[in-house]
Amino acid sequence: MDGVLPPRIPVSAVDGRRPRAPVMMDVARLAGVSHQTVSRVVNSHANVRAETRQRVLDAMRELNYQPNSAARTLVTRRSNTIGIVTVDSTLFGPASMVYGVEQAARAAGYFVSVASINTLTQRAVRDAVSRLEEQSVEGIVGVVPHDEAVHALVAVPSGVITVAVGVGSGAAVPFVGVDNVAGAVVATRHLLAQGHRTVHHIGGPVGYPDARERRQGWRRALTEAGAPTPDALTGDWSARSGYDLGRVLAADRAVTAVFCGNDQMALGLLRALFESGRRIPADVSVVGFDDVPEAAYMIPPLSTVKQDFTEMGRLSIDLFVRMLGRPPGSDPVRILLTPTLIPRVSSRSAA
Amino acid sequence: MDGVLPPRIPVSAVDGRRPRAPVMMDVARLAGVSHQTVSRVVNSHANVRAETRQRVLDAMRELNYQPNSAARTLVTRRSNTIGIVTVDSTLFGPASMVYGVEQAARAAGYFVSVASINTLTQRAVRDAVSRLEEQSVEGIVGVVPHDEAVHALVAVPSGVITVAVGVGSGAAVPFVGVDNVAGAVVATRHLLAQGHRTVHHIGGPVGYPDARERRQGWRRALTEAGAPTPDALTGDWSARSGYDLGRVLAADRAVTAVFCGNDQMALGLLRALFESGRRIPADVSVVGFDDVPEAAYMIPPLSTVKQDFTEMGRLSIDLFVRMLGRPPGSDPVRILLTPTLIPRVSSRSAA
DNA sequence: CTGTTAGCGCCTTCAG
DNA sequence: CTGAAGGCGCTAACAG
Repeated sequence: MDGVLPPRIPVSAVDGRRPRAPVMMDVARLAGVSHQTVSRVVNSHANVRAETRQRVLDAMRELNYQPNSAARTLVTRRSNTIGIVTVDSTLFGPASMVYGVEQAARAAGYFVSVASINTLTQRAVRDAVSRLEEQSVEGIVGVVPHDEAVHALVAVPSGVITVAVGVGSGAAVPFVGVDNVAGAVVATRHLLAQGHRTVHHIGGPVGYPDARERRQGWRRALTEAGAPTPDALTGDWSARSGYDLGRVLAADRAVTAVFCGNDQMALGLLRALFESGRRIPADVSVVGFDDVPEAAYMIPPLSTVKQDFTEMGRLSIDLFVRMLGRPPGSDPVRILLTPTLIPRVSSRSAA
Repeated sequence: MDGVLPPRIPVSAVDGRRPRAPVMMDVARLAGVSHQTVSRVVNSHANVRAETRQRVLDAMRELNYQPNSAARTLVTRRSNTIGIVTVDSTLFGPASMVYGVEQAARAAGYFVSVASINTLTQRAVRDAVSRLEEQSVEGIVGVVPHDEAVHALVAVPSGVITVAVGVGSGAAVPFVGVDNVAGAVVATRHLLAQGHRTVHHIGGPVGYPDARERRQGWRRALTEAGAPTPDALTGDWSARSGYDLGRVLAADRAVTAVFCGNDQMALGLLRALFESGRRIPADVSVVGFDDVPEAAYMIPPLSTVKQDFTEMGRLSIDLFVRMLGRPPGSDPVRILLTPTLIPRVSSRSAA
């Protein structure tokens, strides 16, 4: 990140294998015009006679001409590319958001460059951002659901518009997220409505806005209902942690309802409950969060709070485009989606 | 794809908000050298006195200089970028492979540009490749586990080195994949070894090399063992299809062992069996394929054949680098990993 | 060891 | 409506 580039494979290794691609001048010659006119056609400028335009288009096709984006970027100072910084991109949520970003970015005429990080440190995020900047990206979409990472994101030099997605609802950058509090409230109330005295919670790890907000919502719903608030358990989003913590809950006969911070942990919990002989939902009701594709096929089908990750990714590009049109210092726009409860068997009333 | 670029947000919208970044010349002036010397430092050339080099480095740091990759690409004709074409990138396998590719590409000094497609047609792949070429990528990694898509990939103009990953073991491009046949054989034999008369199969959809090869392996193992070969059922990789087909199998008391083409379908199958009251593994044994993180937490823990997707992604970059060093017409290199059986409860001997 | 010169392919500005 | 000139930021080739 100090400007010194890493060593690279020598040019000689690639040289010669690449037949020089046709350039604008080649097209111009073939069409009998100047390269400038070709440029106009390529960029859909007005002021080109229809017939000339056609000749140029024919020439382009014949030569299989492809504009050189490096040259274009150099002179316009517009790279036409958006960068994505992502963590945990193998998980369904992040992967879906990245997918949504990519689709929308393409539709908006942008290339997409990704930089994934594997440690959740500010430094890692800064490095990723730095690499993206080196490519002169015009915007950065952060799919980084962690406080540290978001903090690093707000520190991005102002030349690049930065938006975040799936980072809770309190970020200091423009973002699109889901209303975690509302989602957790709905889930908890739903459980309470089945007649449970209270609802336990297995939440995500410290430092994750999503985890914090869901815990908040859960606690709020309990308080509002006048139900006792048990200690929340803290997992790490994995099925393993859901299982481990689930064994603790399963051992406690007072536990009759559990709201999990995500579906993976709920999966682990379901197994822990199953193994200890507790019937679901007869003895214990469970609700997850996310609605991963597998949720409907767990044993039993998992009630959960659905969020549309792909759509969120798409919206982040809308957001980016919107920020593009705003004067530099203006307030960050926020888009907050409301998640929906998907009731399935795991929380069905025992009655 | 005809060379005419899509209309873009007017430059005026972004102009002015970007403080002109320092260029090489600025660094040179501050360090009191020519811009060429700066270039030498940036590219780690020899022939720069240590002291001069340090002055330049200091100047770079002070100005927070970042090399402009567009300019660099323009003159070197090397974009330093690798493109990824991907389908179904929200699923664990593809997402992990993409992740592996990104990590390794970065380590090798490359930027990564992604183009995901949502329909498995040759045309979609061609378009994606075309977009990537427009960015002058030096290589393309295809994460496209389908025949049509692979075919489209081999047709990529020879200027760009193309490799594939996770596309079975018969592709006509250099690839890294897993030995599906071996994996399926191991899984099937394992089931047979538990004393089952034969093994049923729920496979992936037509047109997927992975599905085809696993089915082959399954059939081969049965034949070699002299076991009867039931008709294979064909799903679509989803838990839903596993469930639907699983209900059919569950209804047949002769079914005592099932090998599934992937873990999602196995999940659906587990539920279908559970619902029909068949105990696992006492009545029916099940083995999946992939070893997704959730496999160990299903009910019961799913035996499966593990493949290391991330590693495969990484290896595809090794492969790319290796192809770079070979003369143009040379034979495509293939890397085939051997998957490992992970026996868990779902296939434990009833004895 | 360091500086100078000449483009890379394209777009912007200004002429015609 | 079309063409000519100039330069984007950088690196390769050659001087010195």
